Amino acid sequence: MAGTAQSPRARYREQTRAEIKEIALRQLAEGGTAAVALTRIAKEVGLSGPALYRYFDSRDALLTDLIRDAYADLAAAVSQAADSLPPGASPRARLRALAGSCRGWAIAQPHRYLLIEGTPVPGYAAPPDTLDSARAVLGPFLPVFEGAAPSAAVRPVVEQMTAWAEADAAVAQWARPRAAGGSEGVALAGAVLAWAHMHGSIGLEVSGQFNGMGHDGDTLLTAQIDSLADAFSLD
Amino acid sequence: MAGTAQSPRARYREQTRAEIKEIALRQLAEGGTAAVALTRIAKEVGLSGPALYRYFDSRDALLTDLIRDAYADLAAAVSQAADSLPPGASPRARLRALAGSCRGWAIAQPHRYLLIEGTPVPGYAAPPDTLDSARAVLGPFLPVFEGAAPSAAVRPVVEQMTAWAEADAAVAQWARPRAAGGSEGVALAGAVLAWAHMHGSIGLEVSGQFNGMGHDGDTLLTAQIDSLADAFSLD
DNA sequence: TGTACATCAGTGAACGCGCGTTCACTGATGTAC
DNA sequence: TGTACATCAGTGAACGCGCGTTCACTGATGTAC
Repeated sequence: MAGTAQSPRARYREQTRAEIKEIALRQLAEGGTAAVALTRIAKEVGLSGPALYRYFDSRDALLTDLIRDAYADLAAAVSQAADSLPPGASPRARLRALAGSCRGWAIAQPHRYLLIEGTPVPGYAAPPDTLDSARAVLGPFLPVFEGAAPSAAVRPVVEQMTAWAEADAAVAQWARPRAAGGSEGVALAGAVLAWAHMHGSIGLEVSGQFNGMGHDGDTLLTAQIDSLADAFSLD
Repeated sequence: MAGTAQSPRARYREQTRAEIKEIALRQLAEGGTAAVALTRIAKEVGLSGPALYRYFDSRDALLTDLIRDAYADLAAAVSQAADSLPPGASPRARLRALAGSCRGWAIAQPHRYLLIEGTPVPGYAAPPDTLDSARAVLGPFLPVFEGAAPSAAVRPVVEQMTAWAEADAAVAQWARPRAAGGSEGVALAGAVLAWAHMHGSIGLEVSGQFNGMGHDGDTLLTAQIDSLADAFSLD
């Protein structure tokens, strides 16, 4: 408890910060990034406009926080899905579960998904640790591809990823221990392809592209993921 | 020529409209949808602000025009790719060419791609003919899947599409003649999956998600498309 | 060819809006002795 | 426990901005006879 001990002031401060973010998220959900306005947030919290600057340096700082949170939250969802898999689950089932957790998270809160994956906010520079966050999401996918046998179709991606891991030591260090006993090139390729698949079908679903086109996102994503499993000869 | 004959006034009018759109597109490229501002456009064309209202009813009307143009342009690119295929091209090669033309178009002008496929503009209602436009893009994909044999992984999508075509007469009427001699359910499933694949890898590429992750979009997209061809047992 | 009228392009002034952000200041809460 | 000081939360006024859009009006271009 000692470490968590907080003065009442600090405690209250965290509460207010959280409340600000919460309202910002609601605005985001209702009108997109452009609708996130400090002035209106302040009014809702019951503060004057300038008071917000005690909690966030600027509007961009607030957005950055939201983005960081969203990444962390998505990564947590995926990790949790990985952890709660039954011990003997087949690679295919694991892949489905991981992808499904991504989709579930995105569908439940499309605005946050779009904040991460949608059109980049013009004039906004993403914080540099975004790459780390993306990795955190991708990490649990790597071990799934242990012992995979990539088809001719995906082999070029595998080669590219292998080359990348050879060129970038940090990546290799991150990927190797996760590619349990397998080639990290294969694992990386599988993960990136999975990511692309998810981005594809989730993106279409979230942005309502195929509304009324009679498909549902789950079927589509599952088909893509199963095909991916096929392409890597996973059980 | 008679039909095209225009009074100088009408001619000039079209010119100005085109110039306005051109500048709007530049603003779009530079700062996203939010940066498209009538006031600044007017300044660049050399007109006063209110004068723009002679050419577009409102800012939304202008955006609608840009969206319509983008759809038409993309559809034209895909159609042209379909038309310029060598006669004996294999389904796989045709699929690659069609997907490649989509990607080429998107990479060359990401802002227009994002206008169509990116985060929906908040508060902006897409014109109802958008669905038709999406179909125009998808159309050329249908005949590629003639005689395809869908794998178990993608069969659920095929079933769903079949059911959809049975339920929606307009769709059936659109799809059937294009699914040359095959089941329109299979063709629709193939096209939708192709679309999802493209959206996935192009989206990642365009929004710079995997910058510095050592893959290039072409390899990724080709791998996805080839896998799709595998899943449908295309030659 | 000339005249009378209708249409259209364009203007400047103005309205009202909400935004992010800065500043000098007040009052409450915490801290050191 | 009490006092003196430092820190922090919050305020109201103000700045400057650019935006979409409306309005009443002028002058040029087209059209009908």
